[in-house]
Amino acid sequence: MPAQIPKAGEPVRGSKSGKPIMVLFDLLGRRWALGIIWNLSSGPQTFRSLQSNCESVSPTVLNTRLKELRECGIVINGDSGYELTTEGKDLFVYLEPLGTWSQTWSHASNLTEQ
Amino acid sequence: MPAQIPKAGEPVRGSKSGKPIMVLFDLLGRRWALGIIWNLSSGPQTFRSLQSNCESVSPTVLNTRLKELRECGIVINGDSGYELTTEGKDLFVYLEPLGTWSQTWSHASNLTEQ
DNA sequence: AAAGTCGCTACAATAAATGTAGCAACTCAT
DNA sequence: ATGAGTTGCTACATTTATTGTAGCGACTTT
Repeated sequence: MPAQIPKAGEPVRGSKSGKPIMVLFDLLGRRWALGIIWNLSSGPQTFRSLQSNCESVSPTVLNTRLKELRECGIVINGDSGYELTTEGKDLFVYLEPLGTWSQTWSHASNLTEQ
Repeated sequence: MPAQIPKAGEPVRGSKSGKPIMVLFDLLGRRWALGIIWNLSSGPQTFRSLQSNCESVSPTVLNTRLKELRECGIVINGDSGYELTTEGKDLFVYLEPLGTWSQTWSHASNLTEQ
């Protein structure tokens, strides 16, 4: 019996196939998930500061995403606010190179203003 | 004047900040976008085979995602079906390591069946 | 005690994803 | 050339997600 794609806020247990990469993509493919991890990479942040750093994210969605990321062991709610766990920092190492890649990409495809 | 977050199917021009990484995250943070790129990494595929490889994606969403990815220069609709562009393959190089990472992660956090 | 902050919830409105049906164009064997 | 099968994709109703705004209770600062 394959696992189901969970609804927002519910624990992420797996995509239908249950393949880890698809579970991960299911988690990261939700609005603001990648942006939250990116923002937390520079250090712990409060709920409010995350909210303002993530452009227009609503408190409802921010809370939902943080809950999911906590349940997946990527984020933790510590004394100094929300922060990446060891695993979260580890994940960020793989995400970081996308920062420079995105710049050359946006240059090539003219998708951004800057 | 900052760019707006585009609606599904509309050209991805930028997040509100216009930062390339946020534009990229806006694109990749849509359902099935990452999965589609992952699936296409092994070679060109037809619409129908992509559909069955991407678990439960509906033709509506698949078409929308492919359109967005084409407009962003990551996917192209060639003779042998949909395939990654040079840029798309380049992006995949950064995504690929997440495959092995996701396995150790799922082991550690008990999120998947396998 | 008044005035801020903070994390977060409620809730209505809008947007996105799903699931199903099916159509027009094409292939291919008869 | 006709009918059966496949393909890419659209239509559309239903379900789910996200947004945007307001505001509450706990806390801190003055």
